[in-house]
Amino acid sequence: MNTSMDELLKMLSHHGIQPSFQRLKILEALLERRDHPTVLCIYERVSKDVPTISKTTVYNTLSTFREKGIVTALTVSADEARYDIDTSPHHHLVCRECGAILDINICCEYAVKSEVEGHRVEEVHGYFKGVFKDCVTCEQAQ
Amino acid sequence: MNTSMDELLKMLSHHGIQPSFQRLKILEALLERRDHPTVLCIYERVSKDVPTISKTTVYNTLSTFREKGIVTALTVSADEARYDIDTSPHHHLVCRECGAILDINICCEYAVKSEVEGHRVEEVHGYFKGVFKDCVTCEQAQ
DNA sequence: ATGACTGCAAAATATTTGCATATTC
DNA sequence: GAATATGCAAATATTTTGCAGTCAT
Repeated sequence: MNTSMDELLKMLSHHGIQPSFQRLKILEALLERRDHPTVLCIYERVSKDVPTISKTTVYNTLSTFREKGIVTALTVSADEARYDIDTSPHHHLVCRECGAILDINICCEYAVKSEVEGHRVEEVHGYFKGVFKDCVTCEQAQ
Repeated sequence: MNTSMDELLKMLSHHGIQPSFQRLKILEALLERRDHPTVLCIYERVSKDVPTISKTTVYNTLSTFREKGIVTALTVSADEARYDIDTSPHHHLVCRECGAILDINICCEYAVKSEVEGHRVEEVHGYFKGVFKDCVTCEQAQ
């Protein structure tokens, strides 16, 4: 999928993100690689076009992108973050053998532990993030 | 909850885990602290009874425990692993303010993004682990 | 005696931070 | 010109690894 610079600029401004050449290229890489790339993966992809880019900038940019809601960070692996340009609600299937991550559009019913869309499912992980109704820290902050 | 050494021994052997004083104490700590403790948390708890214990042993033991299925590792945070002695299928709610982790016994329906058992839910994360039906790496291994 | 467990120190890895420079509005 | 973004180097923190000593069967 080829997205024009114009469209990329619009996407950034639509999310209230100040543009820069690096940010455009990182966004472009995310749109091209929709297989939930790692920071290193994005860094290497963008390096081809912007040889001077630093990992720090990739980290900073992805952090900004996440805050502004243009990407989602996956927590499927303990050792490296993965990013998804598709922010619509969906889940993922991580292959134990090859490590690839597939989008899965089913609910995480507990009983599922067997087969999903033909794939063998061995583990079901799920968590929510929010604020406890009786969170003391939260009450202190108010 | 006080679990006798005898019961702890039985739990280990039931899961095919060779016993040791350190392993018994780590298992005991996991049974006492059911709030999904971190490695450091377990290390500090066990250190009170076994001052000579090393973090390496805690890491090794938790890794063994996980392989043998006596604990589950949570991936709710990118920077540190958390362990759960409750291996029954359930999900978790992480509080954005205080960082505590609560057990949640509901399904991860996508629409849920609002309120669960009175708590405010802002994010829904879920992933499965298994083997792709057409995984090349997997076929090679066979 | 053999094999497995322990624990210290060092290494590996991902991510963050400080700060000087460069870029954008 | 002020604010923000970039990128290098150093720092941080978690986890892993190598290896020698210890424990258990």
